[in-house]
Amino acid sequence: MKKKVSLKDIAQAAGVSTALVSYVLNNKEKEARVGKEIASVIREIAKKLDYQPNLLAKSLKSGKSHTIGLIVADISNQFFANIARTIEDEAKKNNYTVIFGSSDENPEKSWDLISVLINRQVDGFIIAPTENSERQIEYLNSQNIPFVLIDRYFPGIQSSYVATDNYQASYEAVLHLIKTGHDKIGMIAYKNNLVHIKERKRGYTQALADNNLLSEVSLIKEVDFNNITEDIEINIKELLFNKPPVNAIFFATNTLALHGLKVINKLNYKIPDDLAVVCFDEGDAFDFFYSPLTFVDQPIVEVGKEAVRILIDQITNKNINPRQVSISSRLVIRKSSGA
Amino acid sequence: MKKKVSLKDIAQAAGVSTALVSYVLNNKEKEARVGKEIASVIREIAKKLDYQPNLLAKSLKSGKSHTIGLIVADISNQFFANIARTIEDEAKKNNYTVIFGSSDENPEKSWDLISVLINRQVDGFIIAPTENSERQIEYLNSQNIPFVLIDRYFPGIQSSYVATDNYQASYEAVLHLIKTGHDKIGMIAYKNNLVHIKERKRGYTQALADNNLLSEVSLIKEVDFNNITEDIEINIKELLFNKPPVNAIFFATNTLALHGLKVINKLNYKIPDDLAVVCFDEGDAFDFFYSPLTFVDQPIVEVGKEAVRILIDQITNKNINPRQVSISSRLVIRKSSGA
DNA sequence: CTGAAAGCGCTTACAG
DNA sequence: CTGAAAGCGCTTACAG
Repeated sequence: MKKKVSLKDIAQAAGVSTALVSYVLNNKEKEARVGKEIASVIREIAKKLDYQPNLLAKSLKSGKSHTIGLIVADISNQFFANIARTIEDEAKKNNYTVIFGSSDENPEKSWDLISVLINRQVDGFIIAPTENSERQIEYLNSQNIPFVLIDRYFPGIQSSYVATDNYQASYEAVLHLIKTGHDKIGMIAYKNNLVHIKERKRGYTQALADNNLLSEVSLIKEVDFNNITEDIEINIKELLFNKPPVNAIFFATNTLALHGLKVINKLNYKIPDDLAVVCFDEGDAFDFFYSPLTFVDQPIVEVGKEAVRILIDQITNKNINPRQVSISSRLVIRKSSGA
Repeated sequence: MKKKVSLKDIAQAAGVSTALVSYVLNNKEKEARVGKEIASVIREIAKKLDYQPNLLAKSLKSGKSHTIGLIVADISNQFFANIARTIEDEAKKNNYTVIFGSSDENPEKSWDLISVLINRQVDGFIIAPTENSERQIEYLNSQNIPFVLIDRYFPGIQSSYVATDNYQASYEAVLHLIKTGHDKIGMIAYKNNLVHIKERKRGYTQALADNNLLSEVSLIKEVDFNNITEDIEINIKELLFNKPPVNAIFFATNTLALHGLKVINKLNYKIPDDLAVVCFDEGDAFDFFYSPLTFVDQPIVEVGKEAVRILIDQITNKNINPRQVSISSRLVIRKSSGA
């Protein structure tokens, strides 16, 4: 790589000190009361030499890297890819750059990523925390490293977060299924304790309870994140083949719905006649399904934007208190719920 | 943020110089012949103080940031999100971190991103170049900044790239349509001059020519990237309503297919009976379409991995000559082509 | 075997 | 109005 031109090169060419050059190029001539003529000479030389400041050096001096670390479960997942994009855009508006990493819902990977990014001096984090990563979050707190959680958070830990109201969204979705005439409603969720999943289960359960539809056996099936394909087949079969079988299934995430629909197709159940379906989050796939899915539309763009705003506020110390934001989702009703 | 512990802090606590600490923590005691006892003391103190090296300072000194800049059209696009993921994984294996940005196929944005990332001292770039960004690529060349292009490249410009054989893939796809009995085949592509699109058009044209199916009017329709929804509707209608109408459409990308299928649905054409369809790249959506799409399966994982490997070779100077890699795609035949 | 010193590219308080 | 100097956190050639 070619040797880059530095302040020193400009200073030499102009016959002044690097200090002068620094003042001029950062538009601080006034406080330093630099002469107009020399300032314009410096600027010209900088331009001619195609000077590019070394942001690493700047960061080292200032202690601010203007970089945000983004940790999601999987950047190739549509949901997180969309969030990443809004975070990128919002960060850029504020002159921040984003470094990302995928944790695969694995706390060790997540910890690895946090370490690496701390060493790279990110100014703060936006994290969709994995299960069992409480200590990592507490570590960030203890180090006073700014961060905001998205999608999930830990109720027991003081922190900023931006999430959607999963309880409300889930309640509404299930209520919709009830209103469209379904009385045996199963739910496919993940086998984990993350708050967003728990809240979705709670919304489901409460909606059933409020309508006297709770059965003696739980109809919530839990799938292992690391074994989705097999687990989901087993669980859906149980829901469909038990007596009495369910006539509707509520999927807790779009990935689950995607896998679940394949099983349902394989079993030749027709949606919504044999079985009604509702799920969380949109997906291109759901638009093209023969029976377009009714889904909970989470406000991804707002989540991303709000997370960046809060984080930058915290980084710049405008607001040191943790802030919690909960945004409502909207139920988009289509054919799959038999409306 | 808490004050971080530095080499100096450890040096003070151990009563030695920072130089010693640096040698020990970087496992270079041998060349510096550091005493075993003092080395272990230093290590212990570092551990107790939870020392985290400042990679910014390291980079400034070494001139290597161990960071890769990734520029794609849109990180929220499934195709690029998948590539980003494989690049992330491969980079991490080599102890590199990736900073990303979306150009939105806009050369100004792309130039912006390149500047910012250069200022942040990335060691190299992986870029899916936009139309009219030739000068940017030449600039990187002139500065000897390592980079490798993916998905597209500029035939006139010397550079490393990893792409798929778009001509072959396209030829095969269209040949398949011909073999399944279609004789009026339209193509929906983008209105641009990027090589991957041109090659796809060339493959299409050649396949028709080899089978004496070229019509006097071009059946290649070009859609403006910034106005997909409207443009595609107009163009598909032209293909379908002209005399004689087409009986098959080949979509040059998955985004085009996604939009196109919506139009076809709206017009109530049944696939594959009224119209056969083949497209580039997979998509969850295509699996769930009532008539699953026949598509060109590009080897995204290999493209990502290979790009990282070549880039790192170039960064570490193992291989200075540009390398061009072309990988074959595979046609996945399903129902939409009427096989 | 160990340390003082220079330097990576910047900024900024200080002195003139 | 301008410059010398210190320092951000690190590495490494050099001197002892």
